[in-house]
Amino acid sequence: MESDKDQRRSNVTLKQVAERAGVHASTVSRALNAATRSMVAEDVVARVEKAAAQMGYRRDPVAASLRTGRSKLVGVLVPDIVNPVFGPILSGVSELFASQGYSVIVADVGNDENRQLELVQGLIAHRVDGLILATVSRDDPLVDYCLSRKLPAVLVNRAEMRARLPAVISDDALGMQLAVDHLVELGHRTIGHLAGPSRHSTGYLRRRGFQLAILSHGIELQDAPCQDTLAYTREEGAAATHRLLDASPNLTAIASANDLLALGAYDALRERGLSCPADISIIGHNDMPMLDLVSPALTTVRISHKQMGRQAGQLLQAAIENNDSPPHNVVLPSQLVVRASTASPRA
Amino acid sequence: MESDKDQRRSNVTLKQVAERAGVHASTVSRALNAATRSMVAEDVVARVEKAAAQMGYRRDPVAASLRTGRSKLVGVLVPDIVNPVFGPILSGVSELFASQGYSVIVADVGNDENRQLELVQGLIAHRVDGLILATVSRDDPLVDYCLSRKLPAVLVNRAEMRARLPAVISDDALGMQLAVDHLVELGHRTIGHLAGPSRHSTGYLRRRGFQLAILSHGIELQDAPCQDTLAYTREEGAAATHRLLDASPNLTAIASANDLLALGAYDALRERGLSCPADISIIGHNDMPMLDLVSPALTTVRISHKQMGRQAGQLLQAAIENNDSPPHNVVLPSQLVVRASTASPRA
DNA sequence: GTGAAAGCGCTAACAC
DNA sequence: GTGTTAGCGCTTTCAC
Repeated sequence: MESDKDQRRSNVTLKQVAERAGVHASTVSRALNAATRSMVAEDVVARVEKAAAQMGYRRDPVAASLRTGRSKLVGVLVPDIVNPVFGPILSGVSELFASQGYSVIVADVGNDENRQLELVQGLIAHRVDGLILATVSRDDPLVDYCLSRKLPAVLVNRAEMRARLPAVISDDALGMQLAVDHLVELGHRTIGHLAGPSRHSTGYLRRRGFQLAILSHGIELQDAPCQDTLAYTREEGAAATHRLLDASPNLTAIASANDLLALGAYDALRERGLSCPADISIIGHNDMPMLDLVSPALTTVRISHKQMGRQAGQLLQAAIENNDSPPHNVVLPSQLVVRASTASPRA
Repeated sequence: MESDKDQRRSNVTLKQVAERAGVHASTVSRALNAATRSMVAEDVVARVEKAAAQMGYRRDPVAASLRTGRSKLVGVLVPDIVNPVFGPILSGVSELFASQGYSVIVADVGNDENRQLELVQGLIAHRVDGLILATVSRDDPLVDYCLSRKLPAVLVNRAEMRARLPAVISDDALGMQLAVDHLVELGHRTIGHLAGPSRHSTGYLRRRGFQLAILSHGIELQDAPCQDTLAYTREEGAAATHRLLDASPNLTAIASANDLLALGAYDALRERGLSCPADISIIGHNDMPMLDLVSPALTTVRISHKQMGRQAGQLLQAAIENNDSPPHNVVLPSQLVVRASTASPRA
């Protein structure tokens, strides 16, 4: 029974390496640790390294963690791992950390938002060195929690209102400006907005960006109706589109805060027998995979989620390794991708 | 500097609880542990629980792990976290484990297949109690490695040839049978197959399933050409489709081993000025998200990946908690989803 | 520059 | 039933 567990680990301990190298365990520890290696004589380091290599020694991070408090483990909290934007984010994060010798624990909050704190406590119990949060709302108690525990954390995709924690986000205002510019250039003058949940920075900032962009073209806000949604889903997008069209029948274009919402708008248009882009132009946001294959191919604003993940990982690593980095946001530029869902309005 | 770390954990130790409850630390340990609680007098258990609750005590799994070898941590290896089939699988896995008090470490193998072993060693170093592998090929050294270490592991999505480890997969033969039945019913008699990489069970089994299904309809195999692909990507699908069409110009339908390959076939058809389903019917496999929105909406074989993840989690938990479960596969039924990419061949 | 000793927080023999 | 003791594998004072 004991032997089962024993076989699992490489099983050679610091002490064994020490015996083989003819030195004390603590010397081996120092020799094998980049930060303390300089305390040990060069020839001893060499001898220890050789012995360790021969015996296939691997440091036990769990034991080390017990002593030092650091674990080489980081946690990532995502709101919904099935949502296609989080794949690339996770990919970026884990690529970065894998190269730095960290492992990544992923916690999927799923539909149960209240479990967030619980999940984080679980991660802390496992002594994660830091947290990447893709879940936070604009004013999230989780931020206070991390702050009060002095747990290094960085936000990704969604930022927090007060910028108390570093965040990597896309330039939401720029994205909406690009979208609106494009529609106005095509000749649209009455443009609706499918707004994301306002408790998240993406929903809030994109809505504001939309309105600012509208004003920048000298269009009145009354010609730029917004409809809120409760979640970034096709269903919500369809429902909000119906409301938008009911309230403003003369609309010729919709700038959406999110691709999934835009695809929901497709559904709504289909139900109403309207055609895109002939009757209504639609533009999404995010450029999630496969949008070039939907019909019509969706014009959208591209965000590099993988890049976002990588950056967030870098920031977190910096925060872990020296606590003195002032919290600052990294804002990634977004970029218009024109496909087939936008066209000039009917004359 | 030390205080930073200290604040992070709830910081109240077994010993402190023991003092407060007026008993010894080991008694607290026993009282708070489901398996050993019965050794302690009921009133003492109550007293200990009360003290623990008052002090906000949380067991430190890292320290416990050092002693017991178990960590309440499981690892999941995925080949490519961006691929939309793995979102649902991970979601199923983590849903199950979250409810059992386990945390899930996700390792994304990415494009570097050789890193697999290294990643697994990292997971073992963190003392994972078990592994879920979504990466294995039909004859994978990783399986030997897990076996030799007696590390509980279960395969998901892809099975191993010799069934030495339990696996949760979909019924690949059934899926292809459904696909071919559907095409034959529509009147197709010359049907091509876009085969997945044969080193993975999905590619191998679906190809075999395809041929068996063809034979079951009395069609000769020479009227059922197959083209291999190197990976489940649109690009590979497009290239293989070109080869298929070049070699067998009289083909009227393609049954693909995978949705992404099928979408690649769309690309190839478009390049050739052919129309789907008018010229060629296409059927996918997996039913990944958003297929109802591509044009034409893709007929496919549905697999419940989330269910797959959940089942795999269950199997792994069973394997962790008692080593005596004989390895067996769970084969989930698949289901035909008819959309717009299949029709009768031109008269 | 290196060894000795203590201890991270917990659990499991072993006593009584 | 409960306390005592030892130790998981490592790092880090403290000596010398």
